[in-house]
Amino acid sequence: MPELPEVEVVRRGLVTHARGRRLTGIEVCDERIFRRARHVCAPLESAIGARITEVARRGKYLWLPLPDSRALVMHLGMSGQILANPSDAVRPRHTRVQFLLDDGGRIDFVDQRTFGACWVSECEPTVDGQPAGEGTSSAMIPIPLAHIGRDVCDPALNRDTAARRMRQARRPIKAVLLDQTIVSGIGNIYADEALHAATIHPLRWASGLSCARLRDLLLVASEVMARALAQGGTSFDDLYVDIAGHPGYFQRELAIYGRTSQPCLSCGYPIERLIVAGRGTHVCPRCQPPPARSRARGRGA
DNA sequence: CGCTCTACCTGTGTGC
DNA sequence: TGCACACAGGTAGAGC
Repeated sequence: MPELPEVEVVRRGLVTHARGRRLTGIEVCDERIFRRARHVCAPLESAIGARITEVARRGKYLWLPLPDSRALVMHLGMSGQILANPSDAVRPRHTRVQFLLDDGGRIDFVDQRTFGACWVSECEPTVDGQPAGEGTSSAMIPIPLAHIGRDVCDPALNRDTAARRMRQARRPIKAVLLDQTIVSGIGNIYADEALHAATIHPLRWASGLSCARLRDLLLVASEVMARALAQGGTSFDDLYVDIAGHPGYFQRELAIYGRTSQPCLSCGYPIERLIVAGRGTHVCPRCQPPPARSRARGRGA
């Protein structure tokens, strides 16, 4: 569920609620929180005693820098929430980890579908020497996140380079947008929104698009993200809420995602639903002309 | 090597 | 009302 805008809303919530606080306790309520952990260098409890100095984000990953070039890494998966609660509040259903703060507050990592993760890793320098992501001036990034590309809103993202890399992929453009290793932060909702705004059909081969078109797509995607962030993100249900439990409002402004059979806001043509890269995909076939032969397309190019 | 597909979970909505 | 099934915001790994 959470894509870049939703994760950024959570990050900002953590900054206002937890920055400057010291972690006084960590209780693991469900070991499955570690199932997707990678490059673990120490138990989660080793973060007890650390002061939260910043909350960093790259794409959909969050991390808290720890002493000795380590970091507490978090990913919300499909259904993860980070909620601020008083330490004596009832434990929410599906709570996986609880962090106690020195001001009497508590941070609950809640995750219905258990695709989320939380663990401690070591950090390494970024390849380009630039700050690792939003919310940090450090050029150190957790090792398991080093393969994640800079996100669409990162000022250090080079759109020319990214567009060239995207163009090398012999895959549908939507599959490339969902691939977090080239450019990160885009998930299923905003991929559909960005492609519609850029009038590109999701099944078009990335290699068949010009670099200029791809650069424009990345720019459009960052603009959609910025608008969603201003609305607090997209909430279809209570699975996505901010750290205080409030939903976002961008679902009211979605132009295409979830609007199957409804008229396109640009041309009125009914929006169609198809499967691309294994994901439900929404498209206006009039605004986003399909590729000449969307099906049989082998190694031609 | 590069790409597609599935598994990993719990919950909800829909159609019979 | 109950049951079976499809589907849901993500990712890594298996398999081709």
